[in-house]
Amino acid sequence: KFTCSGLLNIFVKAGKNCEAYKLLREEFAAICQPDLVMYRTVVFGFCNAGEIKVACDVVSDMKASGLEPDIVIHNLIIRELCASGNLVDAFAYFDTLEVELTHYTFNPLVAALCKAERMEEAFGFTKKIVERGYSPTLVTYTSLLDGLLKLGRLDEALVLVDEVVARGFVLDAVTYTSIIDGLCKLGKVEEGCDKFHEMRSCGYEPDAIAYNALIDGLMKAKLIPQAQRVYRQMLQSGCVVSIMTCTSILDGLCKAGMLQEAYVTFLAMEDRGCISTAVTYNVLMDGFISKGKLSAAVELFRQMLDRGCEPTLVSYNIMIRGLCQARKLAKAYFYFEKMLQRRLRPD
RNA sequence: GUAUGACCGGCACUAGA
Repeated sequence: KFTCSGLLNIFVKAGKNCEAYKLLREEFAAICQPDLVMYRTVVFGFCNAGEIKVACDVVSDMKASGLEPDIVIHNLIIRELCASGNLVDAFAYFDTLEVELTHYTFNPLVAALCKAERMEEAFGFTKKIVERGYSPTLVTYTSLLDGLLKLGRLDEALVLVDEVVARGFVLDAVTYTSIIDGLCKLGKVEEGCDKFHEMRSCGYEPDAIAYNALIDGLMKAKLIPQAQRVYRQMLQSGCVVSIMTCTSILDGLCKAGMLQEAYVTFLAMEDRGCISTAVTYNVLMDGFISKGKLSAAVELFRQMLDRGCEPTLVSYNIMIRGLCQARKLAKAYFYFEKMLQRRLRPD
C-alpha cells in the first residue's frame, strides 16, 4: 500500500494524472486494494490540474467499486468547483453530502460567494452552517471581510472585525493583509499604513503579499517616495520580490506619468532575472498608449509574443483602444481577429 | 497514536460615464 500510494504521488506531482489513474485502476486493483489515500492522491491531481470533470468521474468510479469518498475528497471537489467559478454545481454537490463537514468544506463556498460579490448569500450560508452546529473560523470571517471591503462596504467590514475579535479570535497576518489591501483600494492609504504598523506590533512580520498590497496602494496614491521606502524595507526583511511587486511599481510609475523611469525599471528588473507576465506587458503598453506612444506599445506587444508570453484579453483591449483612438481601424481589426484566433472572447 | 499529515481566506493590468 505504501509503495503504491507513493508511486501515485510521484506521478501526480509530475503532472501525470492520467498515468496515475490508469495505474490505480489497471495495476493496483490486482496487487493491493486501492484505498482512500490512493484515490485522494489522484483526485487531488485532477483537481489541481483543473480537470474537475475527470475528478468527479474518479469519485463515481470509487463509489462504484464500493469505496465511499471521505470528506477530504469532497472538500477537494468543492474547492475546485468553486475555483472554476461553478458555484451552482459546487452547492449542488454540497447539498448531496450526508457526512460531517469540516471548515474546509464550507469555507471555499463562503469565499466563492464573496468573490462573486454575493455577500448577502455568503452571510446567509454562513448562518445556515452555524444552525447546523458548525462554527465559522477566522478563514470564514476573512473571506466575508474581504468581500465587504472589495465592495467598498467599509463600515460593515469594521463592525465585522470587532465582532470577530469579540468572539475571541486573534487576527492573523492574512486578515491584516486583507484589511490593508481593502483600505488602500478604497483610497485610504494612510489608514492602510496604520494597519500595516499595527500588524507588525502584533508580532507579524509582513510577507511579500502584505508588502505588495501596501506598495500597490502607495503607488496608486502616487506616494512614490513612501513606496520606495517600503520597498527598501521589503528587501531588507528578506522578502522575495515577486513579479507582482514589480508590476505594481511599473503601473504606478506609468500612471504618474513617469514613463521613462518605468521603462528603465522594467529593463533593470529583467536584468535581475525577473520574468515578466502578460500583466507586466499590459501595464507598460497601456502606459505608452496613454501617452500617445503607440509604436512603443506595438513593439512591446511583439516582444511579449517573442518571449513566449501569451497576450490576454486585457492585452488586446489595450491595443485595440490605442489603435482606435489613433484612427488606425484596420490595424485594430487585425488585433481583434488575432484575439479571436486565440479563442479569447471579446468582453 | 483520542497523535500526525493531506483539502479553506489576503497582493499587479484595460473601456465608458
